[in-house]
Amino acid sequence: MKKSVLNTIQKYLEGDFPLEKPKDLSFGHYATPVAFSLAKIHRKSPMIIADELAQKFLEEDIFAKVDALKGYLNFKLSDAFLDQKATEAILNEKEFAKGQKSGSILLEYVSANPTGPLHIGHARGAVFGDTLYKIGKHLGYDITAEYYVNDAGNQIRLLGLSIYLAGRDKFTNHDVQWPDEFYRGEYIYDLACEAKNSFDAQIFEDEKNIDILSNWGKDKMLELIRENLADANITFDTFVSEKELFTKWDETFEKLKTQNGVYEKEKKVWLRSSEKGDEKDRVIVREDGRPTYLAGDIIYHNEKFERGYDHYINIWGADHHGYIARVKAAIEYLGYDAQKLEVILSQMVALLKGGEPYKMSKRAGNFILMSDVVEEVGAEALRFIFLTKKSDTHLEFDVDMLKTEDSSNPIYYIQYAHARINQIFEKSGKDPHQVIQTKLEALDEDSQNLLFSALLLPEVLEDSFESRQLQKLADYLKSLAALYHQFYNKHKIVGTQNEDKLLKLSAMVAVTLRTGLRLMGIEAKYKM
RNA sequence: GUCCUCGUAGCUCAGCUGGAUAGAGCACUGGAUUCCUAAUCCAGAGGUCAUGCGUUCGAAUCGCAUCGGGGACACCA
Repeated sequence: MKKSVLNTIQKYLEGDFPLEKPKDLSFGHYATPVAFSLAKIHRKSPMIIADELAQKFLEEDIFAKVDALKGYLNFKLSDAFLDQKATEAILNEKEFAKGQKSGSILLEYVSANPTGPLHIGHARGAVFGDTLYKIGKHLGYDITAEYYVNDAGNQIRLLGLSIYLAGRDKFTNHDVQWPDEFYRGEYIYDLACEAKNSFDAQIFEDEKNIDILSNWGKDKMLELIRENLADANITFDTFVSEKELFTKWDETFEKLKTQNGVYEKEKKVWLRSSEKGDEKDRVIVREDGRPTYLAGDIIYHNEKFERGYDHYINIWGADHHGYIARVKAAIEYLGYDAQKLEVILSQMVALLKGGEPYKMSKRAGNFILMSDVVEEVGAEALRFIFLTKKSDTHLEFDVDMLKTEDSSNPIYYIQYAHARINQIFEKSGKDPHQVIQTKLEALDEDSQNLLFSALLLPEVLEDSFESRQLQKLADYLKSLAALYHQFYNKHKIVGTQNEDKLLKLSAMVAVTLRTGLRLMGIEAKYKM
């Protein structure tokens, strides 16, 4: 819709100009303050310039009215134009708000270590990534959703050790000496029980079995993680194993060497990252020959870039903030354009219950499980609340609030608007396709505003995706629902002279709500 | 200490590529149902947009400084 307006205006106006939505719809559907900037160039009053410009647009069909006010140029779309858009949307709902974007994107998110169940912080990144994925696809991008499995390194060994010790504690007579670092939490004991069933209590008798338990435990955890994600309606296209990637280490290392990206000092191998914007150089191979975590990420990103996507997005926890510079440095040494990598940080989540704060810590075993919250409030409510806030700001919410079934829970508010529309159709005994021929013309102001708002979804989706600010979609759906509730209370629909028109209008609103919710991973309700 | 980020209504937060009278939800006060679901709506009250300076026709929005909250600064992953 915005595109049509832009194209039309460009017939008369050269160059760039801002096209915005006026705060008050009674001014018009779109507006531009272009006269202010032209005033400088032409040394004329903005009011006069705006007046002159307004005259030029009178002949255009898509505008009902174009007028100049206080230097602003306000455009009002015609009923015929809006009706045509609505008819298309209702007839072909699946295509509504689809875009023609091109380009491939590799989207990596969650990538939590397979050493424990997902906690609430992971859930936020997961929901954000999954929704970005859904919206991006709808807009036409070719996106792949990928999970990087950190199945190499100390933490997997630590997982095996923790299971081993827990089993030893529970199923043998040995006294257990707990080391400084190990994974706590009941799930470790659950795993030990399972291990006892799968193998035998004998497995806890010999330290040599820790490796077996590590590998076995990692697979179990990955399985659990996939379940946690699936329960929140999240799936991935690909899982990439860090361990398997390490077979490509020599090859990657050679590449870094040819680009003069590494050097040896104090018997360690360093990445020359300080010359590419990082604070200092970083160790990638320790004195004892073991590669660091960064080494794994270098191989991974090399492999990613070899696959040749147009753009790469990583969603990381905010604690990885300092990590961005070194990965980008490595990418440049590998001979790729680090600009193609975009990192979105997902901030901490503070969870409250009845006003009391929860603390979480992955190591301490005192963290909040994603699965517990999903079970308590439902996947949809959780998804929605995460999507109402920017990903890079702290989010605080009370689970009790998500359990209420009234207007303090925004998802019910939107669902109720959708269910209402469906009920109206039932009451009328008609379905949307029976009213599709009715022309939406001579509408009153309320109807016109509602129609226009419902047709804004395409540009909202694009804006949300491109700015990576998905809360814009959530906010939009909330305000569209509010607009419909207002409308409903003010205007009777069934049995009136305008019944068919208002039904068609309602159908349009429903299409928008349904599409928007679906892209957020939420199923619209037809009855509540 | 260095870097990042945030500071907007009592609370949780939108708005920030400069633009028309700064918004929403919750909470609070009052009202609406013989009529499509009151899970809704209407009205009211609530603000030195942290502070100061600067940039300009115009600043919540951009820049600098200060104060305050949070985070990152591993040969851990």
